[in-house]
Parts: sequence; C-alpha cells; structure tokens
Amino acid sequence: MSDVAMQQDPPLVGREALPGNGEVARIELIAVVIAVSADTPLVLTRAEGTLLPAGPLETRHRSLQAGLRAWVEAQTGHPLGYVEQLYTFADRNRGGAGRTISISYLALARESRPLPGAAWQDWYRYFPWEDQRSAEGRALAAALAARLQVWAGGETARRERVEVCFGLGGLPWNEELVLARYELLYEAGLAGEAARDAHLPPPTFAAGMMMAFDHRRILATAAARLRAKIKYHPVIFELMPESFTLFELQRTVEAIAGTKLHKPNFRRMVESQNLVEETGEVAAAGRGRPARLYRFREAVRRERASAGTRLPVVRA
Amino acid sequence: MSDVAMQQDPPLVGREALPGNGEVARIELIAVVIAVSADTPLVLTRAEGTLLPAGPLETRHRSLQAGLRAWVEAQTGHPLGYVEQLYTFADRNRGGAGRTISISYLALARESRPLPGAAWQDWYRYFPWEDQRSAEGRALAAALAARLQVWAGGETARRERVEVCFGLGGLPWNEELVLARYELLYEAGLAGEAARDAHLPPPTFAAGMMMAFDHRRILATAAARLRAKIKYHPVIFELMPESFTLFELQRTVEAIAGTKLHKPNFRRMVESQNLVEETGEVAAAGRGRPARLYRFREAVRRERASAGTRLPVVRA
DNA sequence: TCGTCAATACTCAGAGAGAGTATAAATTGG
DNA sequence: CCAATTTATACTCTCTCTGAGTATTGACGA
Repeated sequence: MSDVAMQQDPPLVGREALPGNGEVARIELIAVVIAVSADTPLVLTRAEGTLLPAGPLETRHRSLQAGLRAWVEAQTGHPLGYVEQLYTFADRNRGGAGRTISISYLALARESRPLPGAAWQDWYRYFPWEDQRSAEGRALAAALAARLQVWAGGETARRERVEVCFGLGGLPWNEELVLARYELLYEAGLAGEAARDAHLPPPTFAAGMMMAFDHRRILATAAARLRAKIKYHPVIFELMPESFTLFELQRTVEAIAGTKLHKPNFRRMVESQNLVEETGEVAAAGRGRPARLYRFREAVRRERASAGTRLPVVRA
Repeated sequence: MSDVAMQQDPPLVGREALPGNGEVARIELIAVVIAVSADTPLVLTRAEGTLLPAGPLETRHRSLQAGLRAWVEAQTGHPLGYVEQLYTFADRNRGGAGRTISISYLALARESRPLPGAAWQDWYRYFPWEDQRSAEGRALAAALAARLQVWAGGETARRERVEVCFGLGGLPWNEELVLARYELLYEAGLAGEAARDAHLPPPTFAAGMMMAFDHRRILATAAARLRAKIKYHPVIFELMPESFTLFELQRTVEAIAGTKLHKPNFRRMVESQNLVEETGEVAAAGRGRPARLYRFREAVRRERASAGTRLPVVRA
C-alpha cells in the first residue's frame, strides 16, 4: 500500500449525490499522538490523562486531517508531523437526534512542552501489562492471564483467546495484540471502563489507568498499529532526534514494542537494511566507550517502499 | 492488531459531547466486494461497472457495517461475509451546504449471481497493468512506465516514484503498490479520471477502464490492502470454496497478487504453515494425476494471530 | 503399453535469524 | 598512572528458511 499517499487526504473529487433520506452525523476527530522519551513511550493527553486530543470537524476545516491538526494544536500546542488514519467508529447520541462518527488518527512526534491542561503521559500507565521489558510487567500479564482463565472457565473459545493473547501454553508473547488483550480485559470486567459503561459500581480491581469514553480503546488500537508497523516500515525515525546512537534507536524500538531486543542482532538488522548512515560524530561520553552517531538515510523512503513482504514468486 | 475484532464495529459507548459549532455531514458507505473465479479476480459493481455498491448511512442502520451490508444486499443481492474497514474520505459537496464523509470497506466473497443492474467485473479491466502474470500486462506496465518517465522529465522525485512503482532500474516489481501506481497515472493524466475531474476533454489515451467519482481510487486502495494482507493473514480462504486443491489455492493467490508463484515452494509454504488439511478426497480428474482436496483448518485462526512479523527479540 | 500431463516429492545451495563470544575505547577509583 | 568497569563494536557459528531446480508418482489416452 502507498503509505506516503495514505498519510495525505486524497484529492477532492465529487462523489455520488445522495438521496435525501440519508441521515446527517456529527464528525469527531481524535488523535493519538505518540512520542518516546528515553525508555518511555508517551501519549499526548488532556484532562489529567483521561482524554485524547479531539474535536469536531468544522466548516472552516479544509480536510479531515487539517481539522485534526487544528484541534491538536489548539488543545495541546503541539503541531503534528506524521499522521495516519486509524479507524472510524460510529455511535448513536444518547438523548439526541443523529449520530457521531469518530475518525481516529495515529500521529508520531518528538516530545515537546504542551500547553497547560495537556500533558504527555507514560503510555504504560494505561497498559502496564504491555511492558514486557520489566519483571513487573511480565508478572502483571501473568496475573491477568490467570484471572482471565478463571473467567473463561470451560469455554474453549475464550480459553484459546487468552492463550493466544498472553502467550500461554508454549505460544510466544505477541506484542502486536494490544487491542485484543484490552478487549479481553474489558469483556472480563478487568478494565475499569467495563463497569462504568454498564452503569455498575467501580470494581475492586481494575488493570491500568482508565480514560474517558472509549479513548483507551482507541489508544490500544493505535499502539497495536504502531507495534506492527515499526517492523516493516521505518516510521520509528519519526520518533527520533536528528542524530542518535544505535543503542538509543534500539531503546526507542524497545519502548514501543515493550520487549527487550538482542543488541548485536538489532545492530546487524539496522545496518544490513541501510536505514542509517554515520554522521561522523560520537555521542557525548557517559560511561564506557562513546557511541557513534547516526542519522536516518533519506533514500530509505524510496527503497523501503519496494520491500514489502514475501510470496514465493517465480522470477523471469 | 486484532484483525478479528477490527472486522466488528466496536461496542457502543458514549463519546464526548460536542459543542454546537460542529458541522454535520452526510455519511456514505462504499463497498469493494472481491471474489475470484478460476484465474480472474472479480469486483462487484453497478451501472455497467462504473460504480461500486454504496449508499448513505440511514437512521435505521444500527451500525456502519450494518448499513453497508444492507446497501450491498439491496443493490446487488449479495450478502456480505468477511468485511474490513479501508479508509475514510471527506469532500465538500458542490453547490450545497455540508460535506460528505465516505467510509470505504473491503469485503471478500465467493462468486454468486447478482441482481439485475449489478455485475461482477474482471478487476483487471480497471487495472490491466497490474496483471503481471501475462506478457500483455507486463508489456502494458512497461509502456506506462516509459510514458511516466517522459512525464517525470528531470524531476528526480517523480523519476524515483516511477522507478519504485514499476520496478525499474533493478528494483523488483512490488505488487502491493497498486494505489501508488494509480496515483502516478492520475497525476500524469494517464488515468481517464484526471481529465474528467479537471473538466478537460477526454484524452487520446487512458489506461484501464474508468469508474465514476473516485471509485477506481477506492478500488486501488482495496486491492493494495488485499495484496498486502494475503501474505500475513489467511484471508485468502474467504475467497475459496469449502474444499480445493493446492493448485487452485495457488491460482487464487496468483489472481489476487497478479504474479506467478513457484509451485513447489508455494506448496511447501502452505503445508509448513499448517493452513490446510486433506479432506481425503481427490478432485474429479481432468488431465494428469488427480489432485488431493484440502480444506482450511479452523485452528488456523488461533495460530495465525500469534504469528506476526519479526523483531530480533531476546528470549528468556 | 507407452507417452503425456499434472500432482507430488525430494535436493541443494545460499541468505538470514538467533544466540553467543571477543575486542575496542572510554570512564572511574585506587 | 594503572586496573577494573562499562559500553560500543566486531566477529562466529548454527540452524532455519527460501529460491530454484529436478525426480517421481498416478492418472488418462492414443
């Protein structure tokens, strides 16, 4: 797929005239803005970390993305760079006519100082079980898996979902299943939003920090997409400064993926793909041998597009 | 990402109350329904192949997907099975207030007899250069690439796009770049829609069959997604009958991907991934040794979800 | 019965991934 | 100033996967 093109809104061409019986809806634009600071993935939030930047599409907005950028900048002071569309949801407005369509986006950024009322939050506050780099995260995931097995009981479909999502029974942990894991926890009542949405009193135990509405679900969708995407598309550089060491790059990937990587093999992978080039400088020394600084090779954009995944094609 | 979940509309939970200044928009639902008949990928169309099934979201529709399914069935008589969201576009209505938001979907199906007014069309009528299985398709792609190089002239950015998209200069043909190639052709005026949208007279040469509005662009988006997806997710089985031979499976993949595959290696790949199991029967003999029949293994859904792509993780 | 055709089975070399070890270049503490 | 420590970088060694080609099997038909 043309990723570069998908980041832009397509050209405006006329569409089929709709008959008059079509309902009208309000359009809400929601942004998941991700950055990484050292070892911590960050998400840009409002209202003490309970809301994602969002706002309605207005007449003055020339496109969906333009509207999104305007709202994020107004609410957080942060101008957006890389943006891609995530998913479009609909729900009926309660106690009112019409419906709201929510169009969610993933944006990648470098950390900055947000406006008052907005703040970067550690992404793992919302999904602590996703941090498989630390023993605590792994322990929490195991504990949640155990609770989910109890919840699943004798239903094999549920048991299998738990096994796949949490890497039980010899299956590996798959860091991409962020959304599937959150959905399991929601269904089992282990996400705080489940009781809230059912108008029940808060449960005695809830995993991770809640958000308002379905914003944590959108956050899970964004994280799943990002964790999948860094493996086949060099978007990780959207999160990096101009120059960086290979180990800083590795730790950024680790922060996003929530797993530890094998240093020599990571280095070999990056170098063999010609993703980076040396700047000729070395990092300001801390302890140990100083690391060389690298920058993203511009030509990568071109070459990466021609990579893709593999089928056993026959060559002429 | 949780693909199974993404195919469903998420649970309806309340969203942020929007201030009154939000614009309202009409919502249009558009479906790209794909099937494969022997060697030919098919797309479900209306109006002599110039329109995709589409219709406005109405109050009676309980969800976006429900609305989509209702429209497709009403217009074509074809009930939808597998459905996934593609992309959401916006454009201003000409000569009217408000805006239309178009939400496009990819659906996979098995061929059926559509209602009068609807018809399955060979997908390659719209994108003949995408059929790299045949010498004619490859020749057309080469001819278009030559025209595009002339159009690009001295602009290196354009030249590089042409090289990547059409596999020039030693680069391989990447079948996933359907949308990027269509966009190039549109920009260069080699797609009929370009002149139409610019209110110019029809050009002397136009590649592939046109569609109304931006429906061919949506079709390109769907094809790009499908070509990418069959490589890492067993969606191909949505297009297959209950039982099939391995070579029929291969030809279905070839029809979608537009490339020839290496038979022994394709067979090894399918078998090594435990995607299928033998039914015990053999296909009704034509010429040559009769082929064994296979069926899709249900357990695959579970196992595939745990696959994903690779990072050099470190194992405990 | 033999030739043809398509399905199925096997082989082999090279690339790549996982895992571990060795060396280099800096800081820090005696 | 030297040695211990720390971190970066380089190298090695399997084992699996993949691309590519060849061989065998089982049907039909002349």
